[in-house]
Amino acid sequence: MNRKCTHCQIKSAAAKTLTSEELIFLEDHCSERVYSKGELIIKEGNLSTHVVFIKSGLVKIHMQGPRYEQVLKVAPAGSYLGIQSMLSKQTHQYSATALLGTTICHIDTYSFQQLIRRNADFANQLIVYLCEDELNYFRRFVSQSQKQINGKLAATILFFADEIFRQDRFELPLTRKDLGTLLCTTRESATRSIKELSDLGLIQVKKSNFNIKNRKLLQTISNNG
DNA sequence: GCATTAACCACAG
DNA sequence: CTGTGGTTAATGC
Repeated sequence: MNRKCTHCQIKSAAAKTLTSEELIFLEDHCSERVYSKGELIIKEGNLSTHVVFIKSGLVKIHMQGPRYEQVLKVAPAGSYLGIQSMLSKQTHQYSATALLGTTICHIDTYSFQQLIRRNADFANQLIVYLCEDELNYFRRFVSQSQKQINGKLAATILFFADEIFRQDRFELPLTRKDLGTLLCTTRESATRSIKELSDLGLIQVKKSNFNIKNRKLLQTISNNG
């Protein structure tokens, strides 16, 4: 078995609470694998046997709806996936696909639960993580419900620039269709909105290359919907 | 009525 | 897959 967890540079806040003994235990029940762009990491409906930790890369989380496949969010390195289906349901409730080359740690569900039972700080940090995650969904829900398309797009562009790439210039790893469903709209409206924000001089876009030109106004549009 | 917003559809590249 | 234009439906002056 690998001895990587102990020296892992991107431990989650939860994993940082583990003792060296527990880290060795984790290492023995965890396997790392690299996924290439476009590769399915979790498939909705499959039996949930492992919890997933994104060590590096970028992942989209998506779920089948009554009409089409909906992108729920984009998760960066440091995110856990599949915790929701660990305790209650036994099958995954959503899918996850690598948007870039992505390194994933699969942690055996039973072992993960053992760590939760054994280390209260670990459990506590996981709860903190899940709470923040849920609050983000609440914020996104309100935002998606009340903003117009340009506001949603502006918010999403800022999200990628600030939270994901930490640069005003980036390549969006989503198709227009995916972007559309992420914005809770259609691909046509997403395309139109990109054009409108471009025409206003707020962003510069060619193909999937986005460049923020007027962050201040973009922020205003994002805030006001 | 008239304007705005966004979905739906079809066709081109 | 993407961009565009026409059409349509809902909503608000």
